[in-house]
Amino acid sequence: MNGKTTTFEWTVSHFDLDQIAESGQVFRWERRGPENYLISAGDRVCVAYMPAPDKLAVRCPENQAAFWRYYFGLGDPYPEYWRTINTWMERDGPDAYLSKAAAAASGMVVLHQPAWEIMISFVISQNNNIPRIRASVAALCRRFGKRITTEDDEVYYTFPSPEALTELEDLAGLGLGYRDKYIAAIARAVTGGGLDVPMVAAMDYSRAKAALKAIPGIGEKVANCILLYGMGHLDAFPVDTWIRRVLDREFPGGFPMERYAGFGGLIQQMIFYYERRVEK
DNA sequence: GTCCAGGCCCTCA
DNA sequence: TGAGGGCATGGA
Repeated sequence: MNGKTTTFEWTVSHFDLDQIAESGQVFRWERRGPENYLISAGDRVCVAYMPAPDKLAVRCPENQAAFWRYYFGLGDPYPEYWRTINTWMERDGPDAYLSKAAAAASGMVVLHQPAWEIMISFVISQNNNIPRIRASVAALCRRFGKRITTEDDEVYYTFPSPEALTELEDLAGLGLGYRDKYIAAIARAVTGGGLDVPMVAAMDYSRAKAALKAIPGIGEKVANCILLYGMGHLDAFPVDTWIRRVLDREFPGGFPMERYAGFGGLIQQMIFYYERRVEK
């Protein structure tokens, strides 16, 4: 049905699975072995690892190769982004904050994830912490997703459809807190036709953000996360508590957004990773 | 017990 | 336009 499971190997640069895994943009990558991830997106799954620093191996049904290449951003112009970043790193010097963040996060990529899954995941993320977000998303998939066993006997659960999340009382016991009513309302908006996610994803940045912020439970920050991670707007720049601290501490005169026009979201992602994961 | 977590919403000025 | 409080839940 999906074709025989095959291992694809692609040459990559500035790509690091571990950095991406710890960057807060994914909540249900599962580490299986030292350098091995079970990665699910929507109702698809693959196993990914890096046999060499410049090689990404992806094991998936053979007709999903294009999906996963897109998911991992392999067609995106990261060499161009890095030319700009390197220019500014040389100009600012090695001690500058962004130089250190970029050096530490040189394998960061902003993935192309399914918009619906990102929308629900980041509604859950509000006023929450990452371990609990992961637990809630996992519980949501386990209870309302479909159980799938791959040809390699890997078991995973698909991300629930909007139809599966419309009943508020079903959502109890998943640790969602007050966010449960937002999720049920959004699911109902989708199934009822009041919210067309692909249509929002096709809008330009400003119109899409306005449409998202009109949805109960989605404010400025979550809207920017959905735009960045799920709708391909690489210039979206979510400001959460971590980024707020960095901006206040390192850029009291304002963040030089114009330097990174078109890929500010990638810079934001590097800062988030560096700030949380690296000893400075 | 208090504080915080990838915030949002409502009220009030 | 901005400040302040409430909100579910659980770990530190």
